[in-house]
Amino acid sequence: MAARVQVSALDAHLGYWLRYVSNHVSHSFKLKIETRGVTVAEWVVIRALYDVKVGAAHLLADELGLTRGAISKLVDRLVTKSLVARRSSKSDRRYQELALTPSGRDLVPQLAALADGNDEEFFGDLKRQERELLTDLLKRIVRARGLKTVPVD
Amino acid sequence: MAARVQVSALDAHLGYWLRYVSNHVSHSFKLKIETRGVTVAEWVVIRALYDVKVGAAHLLADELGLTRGAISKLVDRLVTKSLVARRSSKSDRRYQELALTPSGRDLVPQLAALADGNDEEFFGDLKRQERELLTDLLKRIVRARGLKTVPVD
DNA sequence: TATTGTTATACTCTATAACTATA
DNA sequence: TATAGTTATAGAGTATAACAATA
Repeated sequence: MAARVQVSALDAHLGYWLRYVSNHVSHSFKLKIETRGVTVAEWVVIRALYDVKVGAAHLLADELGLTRGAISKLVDRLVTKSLVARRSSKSDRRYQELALTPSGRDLVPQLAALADGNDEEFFGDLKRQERELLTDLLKRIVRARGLKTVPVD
Repeated sequence: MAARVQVSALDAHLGYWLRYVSNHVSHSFKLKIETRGVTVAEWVVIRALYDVKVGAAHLLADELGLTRGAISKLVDRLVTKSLVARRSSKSDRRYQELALTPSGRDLVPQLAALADGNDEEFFGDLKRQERELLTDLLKRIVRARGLKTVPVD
């Protein structure tokens, strides 16, 4: 018998299934929130700002694992959409103070509800225990591999 | 007590963890295969061609869940890289016969090995049983939700 | 000089839609 | 007219690097 199955199938990999499901979940979420005029990347930014109240761009970049250039463009769009306000700090004018506008602050809970609904839609069929198991396994991989930064795409 | 926790955290969602891990796995794979000069989208195409031997672009588009325009551009790049050959069918000259070149066919097992290694790197710490459980849960979601098409990004 | 942020450039991925060639 | 494929256009996401302003 010669060696066989030297070439694994795409779907022989856990990474394949992970990406498969993840892409569908994200895509579905994207469709939901674009009815509110935001992209997933923008959502991640405003959700972060919702908690910190005010933040500098470079802190966001660190927290979200994006470059300063990327953040700059994202914030540009959010400012255009009147969801984020940008003003330079008085104490150090290199910094910017980023904060949600009232309408930005209003929007976050609505988007969070869409995120909840999306999760329910995809994982609602799993038993509570199975959901926890899945979450735990994923978190374990994050810990074991020391993964950092929030994925945005 | 007023209602609290109206706004769920990003990481309160299973979708978040899925995307988090998936993005890292895919990114790591991307880094591995770009040393061989291919992107993940290109890999998916040549892996598909490896099995079918020869195929029309529109069949690939269906199988991979991409538009004809997207396939056209991908195949362009693969032809430029001499991994895929493209010639129009004699029986129906609207069709193209797509096939791996010898070097393309050579490359696929090497990339498959990189995919195997990448999977091992991320999921090797899990027990066999846990890996199966994870895979099964993901496949169940695919079935329950009737998900179609291969995600490429 | 070091740091913050912007801008220019570039590339991948993907879609839509107009278009060409063929049937 | 219907189908296969190409091309033009567009936009999101992201990176790198050069640059301006400030410290």
